Amino acid sequence: MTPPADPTALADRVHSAAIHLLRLLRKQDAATGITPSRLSALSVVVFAGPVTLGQLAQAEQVSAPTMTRLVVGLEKDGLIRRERDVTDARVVWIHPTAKGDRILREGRRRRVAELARALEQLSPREVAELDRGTQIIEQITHRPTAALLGSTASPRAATGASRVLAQRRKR
Amino acid sequence: MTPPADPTALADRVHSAAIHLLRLLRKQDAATGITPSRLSALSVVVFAGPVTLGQLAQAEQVSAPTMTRLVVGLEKDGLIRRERDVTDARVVWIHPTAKGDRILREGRRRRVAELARALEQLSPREVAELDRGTQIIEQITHRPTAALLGSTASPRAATGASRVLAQRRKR
DNA sequence: GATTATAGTTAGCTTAGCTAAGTAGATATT
DNA sequence: AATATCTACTTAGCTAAGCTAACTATAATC
Repeated sequence: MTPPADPTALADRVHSAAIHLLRLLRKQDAATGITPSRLSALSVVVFAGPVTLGQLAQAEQVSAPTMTRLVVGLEKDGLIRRERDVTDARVVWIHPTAKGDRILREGRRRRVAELARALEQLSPREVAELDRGTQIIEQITHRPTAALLGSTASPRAATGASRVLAQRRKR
Repeated sequence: MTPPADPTALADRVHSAAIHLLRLLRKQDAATGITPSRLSALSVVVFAGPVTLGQLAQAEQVSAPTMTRLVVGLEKDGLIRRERDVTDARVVWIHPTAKGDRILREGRRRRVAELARALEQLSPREVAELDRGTQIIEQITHRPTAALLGSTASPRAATGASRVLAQRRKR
């Protein structure tokens, strides 16, 4: 009973499902009291930090000036701190503070708990199937193929969050 | 080899996979020349329209004044048109124009094609597994349970896009 | 017919996005 | 080692997108 391999139809459904899922979970974020853009940047800092401001801008797919302002806001709220690089004084490293770490994780927990509550309705078999489907998406997003990066790898379109952070800064 | 049913761990991975997937696909949207907020609103109008302005605001989880402005912009670009309801002159119905429909679908196609290219690398078995996982997410987002809506159904947090549109306007 | 409720808009504010231009530090070239 | 170039970030100034409060017009209720 294998369905015919129609990548486009399936891609469409995967895409749509992802959109609807995140739209649903996003409502939890209001409870953090942090704006969506800042929250998203903070999430990278907490889970992948410390990162430089430039790396963070790339990961979030925004310009450097935009990231400067988000970081200024996060710093003012005591959620991150900035630190000059010792060997290269142009570089600014962004670290989460204890408060930033706590608030981000609480928010993340609320989102995930919302989804987890729905997953509790699933049978063990469905859980296993969803797990498998998730693995496949993880493969695609964490190891981007040439196709995903675009065969004509244009400079400005070639960076996804995980990929940018994967190429750590050379010292 | 069924993994233990740990809804939170799985929810975390599903959540993260959805974020990374959409972050990847979102880069295609620049080619539409439409801003992200307008594009997202237009997508609802094209796939679920015609809708009233209020329904659209709820579906997009923004305030009515914000939606008024998005709609003004979309109208100025000839992507949607506004039409007063015949029986209730307070109500404005939002329709896609031919141009809006075309541009939205082209953009959607670019996103989906990007993902489809990655899916082509999968084995038929993996395709079937991903299909199954997607079905499970579709279940969750399209038929929200009491858990997902929040047992303390607060007025302002109780609406997801598909849900809002599901309750069609009474005439 | 007066009041209340609803749908949308207008006004005025903050935040988030951009490009262009500036500053300071690192690197390369004589 | 002086100069030029490149790099990382910030500042300035603009538009778009978000909000609440207040307004307009229409419907519904009493």
